[in-house]
Amino acid sequence: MLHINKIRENKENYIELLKIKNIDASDLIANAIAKDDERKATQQQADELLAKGNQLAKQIGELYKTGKAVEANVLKEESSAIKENSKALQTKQVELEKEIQDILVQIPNIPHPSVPAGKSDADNVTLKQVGDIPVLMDGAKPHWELTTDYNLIDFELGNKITGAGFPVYTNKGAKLQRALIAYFLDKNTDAGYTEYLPPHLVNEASGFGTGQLPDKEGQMYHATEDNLYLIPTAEVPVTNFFRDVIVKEFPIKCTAYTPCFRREAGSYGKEVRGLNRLHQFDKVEIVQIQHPEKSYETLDVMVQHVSSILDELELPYKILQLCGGDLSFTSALTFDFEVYSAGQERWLEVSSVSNFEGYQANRLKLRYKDENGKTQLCHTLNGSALALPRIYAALIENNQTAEGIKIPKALQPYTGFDIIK
RNA sequence: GGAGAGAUGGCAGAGUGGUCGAAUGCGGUGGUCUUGAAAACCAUUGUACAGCAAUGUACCGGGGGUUCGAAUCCCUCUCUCUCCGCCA
Repeated sequence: MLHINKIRENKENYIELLKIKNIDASDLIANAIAKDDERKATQQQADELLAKGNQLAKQIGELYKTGKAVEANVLKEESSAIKENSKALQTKQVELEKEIQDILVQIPNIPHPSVPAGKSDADNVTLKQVGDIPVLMDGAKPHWELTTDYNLIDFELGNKITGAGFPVYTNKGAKLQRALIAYFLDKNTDAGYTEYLPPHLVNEASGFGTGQLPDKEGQMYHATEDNLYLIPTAEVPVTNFFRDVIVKEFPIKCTAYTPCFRREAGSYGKEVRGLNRLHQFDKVEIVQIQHPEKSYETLDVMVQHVSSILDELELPYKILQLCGGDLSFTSALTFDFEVYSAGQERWLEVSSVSNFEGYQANRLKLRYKDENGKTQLCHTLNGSALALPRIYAALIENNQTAEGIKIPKALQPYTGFDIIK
């Protein structure tokens, strides 16, 4: 959510920049400012009345104490009238505040000026491509066949006990998954991130804090009996650690492994086959809270960090800068990572690294004190480092050989084996 | 699941109708002292909104009510803790 004062200060600029996201926000913004003007006026009137009321109450107290009950009763009547008026004004103020909020949540984050225009993912800009596209042997297979052939994942068993999109990992397939989690966490903690293992269910307030609620309610599994939500990403619990916090020192760096639960209604076919899209999947997330002046520098460092992991895993990958049309509602600037999955001959998104600037922080009330002692919004950033299933798919597809599936060197200390036969 | 207790500033903890945005202690910040540090002492130390400012208003878990006046009384919701039960 954007801050109304920031909108006031940068009105024209914001409207221009939002065009990059293909959004004409001029009506929303004008409306928000008009309502806010009204809110200010209402508050001034209300404050004045309340001040008068407070004063009267004090006088009445004094009069009673000195035994002047008659005079007190006169003032009482005046006080009652004031009370009624001020109450009406306060109600109006609360209503206005809600209306303003309702408008503000409809305005997406302002994209960074460097964000290229564009309508869809087709307009994203490839910044660089690293690694060679592997040339596989004849008869190379997609991962959903390999996982069956080598007895790594039992999709059928998952269907039986839960449903589609809930795979069961077995044998070396399970070990490989565990190895990837441990490896990613180690890479992140080595880079200075503090490891957390958060709850996998969160309350309603946390859903609001990171913006899943109220809009994207359908994306999350909801345990209605206890009104808790299964997390769609570790970003939700981890970012909410810092809800209502005034930060003393920058940066704050967190990493967490969690399963992620997504209802993901409506998508079919080859795109979502096998591991490509799941209702439950594992992900290791990195989150940073940073001073506004340093957040873009940090974004670059985070991109570097994710790159280094993919380098070590010897996976060919592309870094894309998302165009305005593909940028998420809350993001100001996002880089996507896609790895090449040779068995499917497709690029698969495995990480998304974003700077949300103060957009999340405003909703979270995540702030710091500047050199003048004024509270300011922190900037928040996050990224996947990394999402498991598609990495897993690319790893086994790209490394399939006549002898078996080879494990990259970096991962071998974690798997304890160098080939799956 | 049953019974009980509680929720106050960064933390601990007082406050049961006006003198309370709130005692006191700890912590934080600034200063005095010191070669430096510690100790001691002095000062300062919540957030938001409105206002150029002076200042005003709101906030003592959330919401509602009683009252001229509520941290304090009433209703309601949420959460936490303790004991019992169940259980990895």
